[in-house]
Amino acid sequence: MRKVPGSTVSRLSVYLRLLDDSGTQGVATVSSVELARRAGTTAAQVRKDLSFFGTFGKRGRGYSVAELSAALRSILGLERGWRVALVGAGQIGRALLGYEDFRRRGFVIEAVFDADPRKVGQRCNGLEVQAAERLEVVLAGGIDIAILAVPVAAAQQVAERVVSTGVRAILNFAPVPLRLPADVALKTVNMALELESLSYALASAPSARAARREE
Amino acid sequence: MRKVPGSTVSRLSVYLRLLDDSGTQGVATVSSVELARRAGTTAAQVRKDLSFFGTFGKRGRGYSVAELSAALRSILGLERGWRVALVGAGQIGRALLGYEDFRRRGFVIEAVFDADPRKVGQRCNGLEVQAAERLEVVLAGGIDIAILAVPVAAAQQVAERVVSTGVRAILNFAPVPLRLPADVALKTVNMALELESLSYALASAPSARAARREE
DNA sequence: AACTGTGAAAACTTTCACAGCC
DNA sequence: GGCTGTGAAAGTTTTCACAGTT
Repeated sequence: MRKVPGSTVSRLSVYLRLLDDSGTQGVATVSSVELARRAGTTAAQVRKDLSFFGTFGKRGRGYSVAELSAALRSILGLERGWRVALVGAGQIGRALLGYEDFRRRGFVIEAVFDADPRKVGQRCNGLEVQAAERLEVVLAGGIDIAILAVPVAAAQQVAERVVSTGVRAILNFAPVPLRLPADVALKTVNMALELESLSYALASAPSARAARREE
Repeated sequence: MRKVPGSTVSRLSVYLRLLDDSGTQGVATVSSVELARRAGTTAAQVRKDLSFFGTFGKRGRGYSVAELSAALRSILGLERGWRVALVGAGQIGRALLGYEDFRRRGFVIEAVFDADPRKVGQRCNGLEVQAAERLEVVLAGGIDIAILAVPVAAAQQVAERVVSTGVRAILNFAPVPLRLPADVALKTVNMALELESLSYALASAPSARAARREE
């Protein structure tokens, strides 16, 4: 298989969510034009994205919602449940624990850790917060994905401890670039960075409102 | 000025954060090699990114930390504070309210809205949750950026109401593509999508652990 | 007629490599 | 000698446009 762009993989997730919506509405087929319109991309992009993985449509008819949905689930590895651990039970960590979207997609958070002794033993969404010292032993027990919601100062070190247990996928919420071996899949969600991109957009292409305020 | 890639703008945010770290440590200058090492990119990339906006370094010496930091702040529009409103006071919304990283960078959340009457009137981080009906009047009072932390089903409609008030920048946490006029800056943070990218990585390049479990 | 799948072209982004300055 | 700034080259992603299928 050709190398698949990361942007293609992200769009497959979007397509899948859209299909699940319309799937519940009983629509049988969907065209690349319709999918593109809803996903905010182009029909050619939809077809090219899918073409990396095979042929899923019927010429002249479009895609079966049920079949394409199943195919995307398989491609994305969502047919099985992944075992997830959350490191850091601060405000963001606790919000993630209650995030229904994760569970709905088969990502089950099985363990929570925090370095603060006052948090250890507390219950969050049915899980008891465990001491950070127990990270290694619990993760080695078969966790697939670790979510890091720890302070910047701790992130690199915690990530290395996580990787040492054999975990090969990390979702990082600390706003710092992590340096990890190439065989570890890493995604960083940097919310302050996204706000700064918006700031750049406002500052460099001032809207009528911004211009008014500058006066 | 040439068109600047979005990825360049994102990296500028990363550089700025790194400079602020080393700035506090009293380092006077930094080279593109050093900055790249810490940002997880290449020296050529750092220099090219900066070259879109001018020349900031001294040949043979590198970049003054203080000067480059100030320049990046100016480029990103971070010299002024932006007025931010949060729509949605659910778990994610409340976590964002307490997120110190936003305030530290000059993004001050001034108003919070929720559609649930039971939440209206509650205090979160010193702000009283306002009824969703007040969205238009408050946002028109000079809010620059809206953060959307509302359910998927409401996101598009809320976004349109926000845009109608003149706001031209939205940070969206609802996992759905929003369709908005081209002059509105939009960033979507889709956490479930990031997890699914990790799932894809695990499923398509199985680690020793995953392979073991498959047996 | 409607719509997919896909090579080829275009657009965009990153990397290279080196002239030029401190 | 060390390091920046930048055109040119390489690599990647998107768009085009059309042959082919139902």
